[in-house]
Amino acid sequence: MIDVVLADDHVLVRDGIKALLEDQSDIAVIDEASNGKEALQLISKNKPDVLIVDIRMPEMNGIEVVTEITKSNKDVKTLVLSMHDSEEYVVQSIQAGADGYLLKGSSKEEFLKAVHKVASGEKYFTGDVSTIIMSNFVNGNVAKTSVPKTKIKPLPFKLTKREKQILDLVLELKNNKDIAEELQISKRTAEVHRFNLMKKLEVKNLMELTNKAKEFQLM
Amino acid sequence: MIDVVLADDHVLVRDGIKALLEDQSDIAVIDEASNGKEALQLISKNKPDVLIVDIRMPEMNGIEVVTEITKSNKDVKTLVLSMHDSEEYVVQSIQAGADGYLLKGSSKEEFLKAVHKVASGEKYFTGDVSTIIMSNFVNGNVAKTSVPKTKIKPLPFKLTKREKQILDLVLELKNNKDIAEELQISKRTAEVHRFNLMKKLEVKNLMELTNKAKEFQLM
DNA sequence: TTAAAATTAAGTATTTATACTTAGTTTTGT
DNA sequence: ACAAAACTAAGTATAAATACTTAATTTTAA
Repeated sequence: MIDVVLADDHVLVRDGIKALLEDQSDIAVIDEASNGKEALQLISKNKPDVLIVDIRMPEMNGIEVVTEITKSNKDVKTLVLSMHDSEEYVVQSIQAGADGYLLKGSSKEEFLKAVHKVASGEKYFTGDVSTIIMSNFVNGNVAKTSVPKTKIKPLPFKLTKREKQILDLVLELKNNKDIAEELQISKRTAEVHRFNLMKKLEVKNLMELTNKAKEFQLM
Repeated sequence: MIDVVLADDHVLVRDGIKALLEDQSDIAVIDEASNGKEALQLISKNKPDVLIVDIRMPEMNGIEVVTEITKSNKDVKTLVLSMHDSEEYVVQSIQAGADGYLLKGSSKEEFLKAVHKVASGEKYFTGDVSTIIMSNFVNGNVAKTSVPKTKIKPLPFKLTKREKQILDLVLELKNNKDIAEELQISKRTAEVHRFNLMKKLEVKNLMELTNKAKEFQLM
């Protein structure tokens, strides 16, 4: 099942896309945002597989959303929709780290194909985008500025539920006392979980922990 | 003392500028980069007051370097040198957030004046640049495309150079021992700086520190 | 249903951080 | 040249993290 979050400021557009997607048995639209900031909040909250995002949005536009996702290495694929049938944002989207780019004029088939492709880790760019990319590439723009998304390797360790919870809090730079309070357990227990965590991830301090967590996209 | 880092891919140019600058008792060239990426690394490492940067450079050009510095709000003034006697990059430099812009044909006097101006927080743009800026402004180009430097609210605290260095390392989650080693000072000194930092920023743990640092764009 | 896995938490020793203060030395700005 | 600011680093006491081990419960999966 591919969990999708939609971000578009037009309810009608969202409803249309939702209808289209939910005809597919393997895709579920689990939440919707009407602006960029909300989109970021929702992906943190819902951990969807794919974010479908319009470029023109209040608060924060789609390119900025994708940039933020790429920068903070969030574990979600991004499919950018350009609602005004032009390719002016293709390069920007690629540079921002988008996994896919579609124009408004795309067919239903192309749209579904794009969702499946990005969900499975592949890229999908509409129409004759390769031409645009190549022309930019030879000019050196893409090669210089694109931020390629790192591939997720299978984890060489498995964390328990509690450990994941504690990892989250540790990565928020909380100390064991606060973690213990928050989870209503003894400080000693929090310590143990933290210790086991560090051991499983083979790190010996916070810096290494955060690096490892980023490497395996646990944050 | 004004600490300067030079970034230019021509050793000869660097040597010339260095000679010129080091005649001044209040200016020290503390490091040199031969491309844009290196320049960024060096300013992180050395925390100079001023970066003098050529536009044409391999890896990353001068405009991109300045853009990156502006975006990440690094505490360094930027003086852009255009080595081909034209003013075509003035607007781009301003948009990128440069503090100064000089042409190759500038006199020694003008050059030194520019360095001092930007070091003291003022702007310096060569020749009749105001004309260029104005003509662009009325055409709407600057207004439309400029990346305005986000207004930094005046900090309710002031950090010394050393404290900024230590802040950077603390934000990298390094411990005092490692910081001390990296900066070649005693662990106790690192502790003091860290302590003073936390007090100035009115925070009591790492989590609050990072939040505050984000709030005031120190990271 | 029962063994394995997970969660809980205490004990102990060592290292590191926190919260200061004091104070000598160096750098700076005027 | 001289005071102010910055940098350095020591001392002291307390709190927290690290690095384990042991072991009692509770949950979960075959």
